[in-house]
Amino acid sequence: MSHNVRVRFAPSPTGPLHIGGVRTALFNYLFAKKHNGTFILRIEDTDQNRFVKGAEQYIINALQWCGIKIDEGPNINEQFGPYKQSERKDLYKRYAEQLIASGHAYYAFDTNEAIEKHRKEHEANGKTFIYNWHNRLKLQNALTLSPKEVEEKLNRNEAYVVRFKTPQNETLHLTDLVRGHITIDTNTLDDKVLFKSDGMPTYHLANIVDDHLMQISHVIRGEEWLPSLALHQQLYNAFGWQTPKFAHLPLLLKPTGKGKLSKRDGDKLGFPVFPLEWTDPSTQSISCGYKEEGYFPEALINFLAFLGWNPGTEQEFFSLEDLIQHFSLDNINKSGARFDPNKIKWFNQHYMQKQDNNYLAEIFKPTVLKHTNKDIDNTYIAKVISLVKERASFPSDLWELSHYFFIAPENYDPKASKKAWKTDSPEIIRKISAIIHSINPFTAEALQTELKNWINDNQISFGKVMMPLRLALVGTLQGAEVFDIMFMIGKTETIKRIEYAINNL
RNA sequence: GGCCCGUUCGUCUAUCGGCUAGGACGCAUGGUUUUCAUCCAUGUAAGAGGGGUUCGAUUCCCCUACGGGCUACCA
Repeated sequence: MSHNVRVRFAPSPTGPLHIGGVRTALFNYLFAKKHNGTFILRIEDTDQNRFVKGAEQYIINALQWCGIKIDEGPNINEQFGPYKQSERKDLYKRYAEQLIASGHAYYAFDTNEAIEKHRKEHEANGKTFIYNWHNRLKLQNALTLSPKEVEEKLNRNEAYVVRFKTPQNETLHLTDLVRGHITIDTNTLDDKVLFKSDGMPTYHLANIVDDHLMQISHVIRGEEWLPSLALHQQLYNAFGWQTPKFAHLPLLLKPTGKGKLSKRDGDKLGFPVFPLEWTDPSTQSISCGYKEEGYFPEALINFLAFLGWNPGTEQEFFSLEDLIQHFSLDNINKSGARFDPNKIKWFNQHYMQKQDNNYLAEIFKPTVLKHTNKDIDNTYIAKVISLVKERASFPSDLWELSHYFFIAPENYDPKASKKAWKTDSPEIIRKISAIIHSINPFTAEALQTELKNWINDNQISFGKVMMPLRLALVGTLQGAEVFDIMFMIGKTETIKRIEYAINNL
């Protein structure tokens, strides 16, 4: 198929990258790697007003955390650089002028006020104002002014924009890899601004010029760009450039309610919409991130991959490598996908189980230290984790599930006490304590064998022994295997906890 | 309002004219477990509506409805 696949992820540094953006980046990356191609990061910072400090670095950090490696980008293998549009500023004007020379674009001098006035008038008459063939001859531009007047205005440094001259009465045939054939009537299009009065190109111009210069083969982007495809296609035609292939991805929708997922939904709905935590530089307000909330990048990636794509099989779990292997644009669907926070939690639980216990121990250690004030050995922590992990979805669940491995219970859950602690419990438990005392070597296996034998010999039900024992050790009727707990905390501590329970329950 | 895109269980989705419409999340029930959880099993629940085309439509076409996007000198 296509040789030399080159795709780009081209975010604007107007704030933290949200998960919709991560999904777009992911699909670009998967497609590139699937075809041994190149994944490019290009920063589209042509809007000087919306620039946010730190956003660019955030984007890079976020991609890195997700495992998406940038082949070309700012300071990375810059063979088609620079990769920041603000640093390519001088380039775009030339191309705008080229379009003017070829008759595909024109200078326009209208003030915002003048256009606004026209818009209002149209609205008052129940019509929509479109700056195109219908109205452009009523406005201040190179189509209505004489060449001399235009030249004078330019010489006087009057503010101008360059607009694309949309043709009249044409039908455009567009092709999208996801949606197939699309036709557009050019009469419904407007003469989009290509070059702004501040000397910067708009997205449309910069995007086409850069995609061409950077030899982009496939443009994979969100569906919100579909309406611009007509313009973009015309721009390629006007320049006489080969058009890349386009694929517009279905949008990510809010979990409930209407509309697409937005940056503000996270705080409102109580789940992160950003990969990493973000502190707004102007307000200092903090938005939570998946990383900080205890999600693993594997889970996020796996979950995101299934929003708008599927492997065509019933396999659910995919590593990044698996995804690369199975990814295809053919399996992308057309309709928007509702974001389900529940499902990503399920993915996280799965990947939690796959984490290395020593790695988790490192993450968990500060929590243990905080609660115990003791520097507990990593091997012990890792062992504890191995015993309770299957119950956890997040590393932050670990303390709740394992505290009794580190601290003796001081009081007992009333409900559990009522259920497990009967009048004969102290007597039974005291006998158990004596057996425990005699066990050598002190292993989980030995404990299990000895206690089970005793229970059998004395014709007592398991529950009558194990439940109060658990209560004494844990404080509630929850947790890991009782024998494992005893082994882990050791003989002395086990007996101590039993004594304490007998005296305090 | 105009233009464009879409529409299968509550949610993510499979089906590329033959369907008893499959899987996953969630939820419910049961089993396992000394407890809780895990785990396992079972259940729950769907092709928007109307017209065509066809021997046969979830699948192809049209209309309507609904959803989404765009409609800036923002991307």
